[in-house]
Amino acid sequence: MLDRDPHHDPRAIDAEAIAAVAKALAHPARVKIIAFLLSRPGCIGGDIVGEVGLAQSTVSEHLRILKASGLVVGTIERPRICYSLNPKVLAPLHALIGMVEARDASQADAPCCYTPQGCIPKENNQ
Amino acid sequence: MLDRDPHHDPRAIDAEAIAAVAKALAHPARVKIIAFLLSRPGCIGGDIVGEVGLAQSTVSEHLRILKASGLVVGTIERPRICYSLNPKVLAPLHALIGMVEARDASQADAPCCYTPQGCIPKENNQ
DNA sequence: CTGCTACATCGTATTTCGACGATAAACGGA
DNA sequence: TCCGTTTATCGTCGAAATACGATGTAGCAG
Repeated sequence: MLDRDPHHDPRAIDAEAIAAVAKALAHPARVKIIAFLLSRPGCIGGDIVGEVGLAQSTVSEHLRILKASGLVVGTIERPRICYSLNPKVLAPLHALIGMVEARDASQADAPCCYTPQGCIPKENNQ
Repeated sequence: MLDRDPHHDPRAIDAEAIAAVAKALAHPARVKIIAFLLSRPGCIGGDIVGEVGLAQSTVSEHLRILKASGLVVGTIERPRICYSLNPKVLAPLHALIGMVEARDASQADAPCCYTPQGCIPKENNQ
């Protein structure tokens, strides 16, 4: 589901799944971890702690959240644990973003607002 | 910045900006609001309250968060306020997702994990 | 002026998050 | 076996998010 052409069915949106992935990305430290995983050719162990500048237990907690969301997977390489990315869970969020950006274009020629009373032309901005 | 070809520079990642947008999307009610805005040809007023099934004050608070993030803008159409989407702020998040998904392909031929001790072949999964 | 409608804000209770130090667990090596 | 390394978990604290009812505000209709 949502595999191909995910840009045209707003009813297929799984709000819970999207919110869950977004929540995993909703903290700068976790985004930094993702960015750090992107910056390396393979996986990383505890270098992450030095990178984000937080205590080891705090980083471990962020990694737990990322693993719980499925965005990051940990492969055991004793005594280290090797973290890597799993882009699959990003699909629902990516689909929503694609729909919003796609609609922006088709929205350009919509001259008015829909209301129960009909179509009202645009005026002020807040 | 990040205008074109945002798939190849992990150092350009603005963790704060990405986390801020993700935080706006990190609640099912807010995702539902975005989805509802997608499902209408123009803008909407208070129909949102009936859609998400929460109290009016709670929905108003979620709309405040969405407006604060820039994802949603409100146009005054007295007595209503007409909400619509602003896809621009999604760009940094979209870029990060693109980088993760793009890296997945190039990652397929990485046979090992990077560590300070060198390259260790993959073994177990957790 | 008096309501009515649509939305925002306030006050508040409950829950969740984020950070840390301390400690536990798992393993490899001396 | 004891030790060092690496990661996970626990306990706790303050801060922030969430939800609600009550109230405030701004225009319109009568």
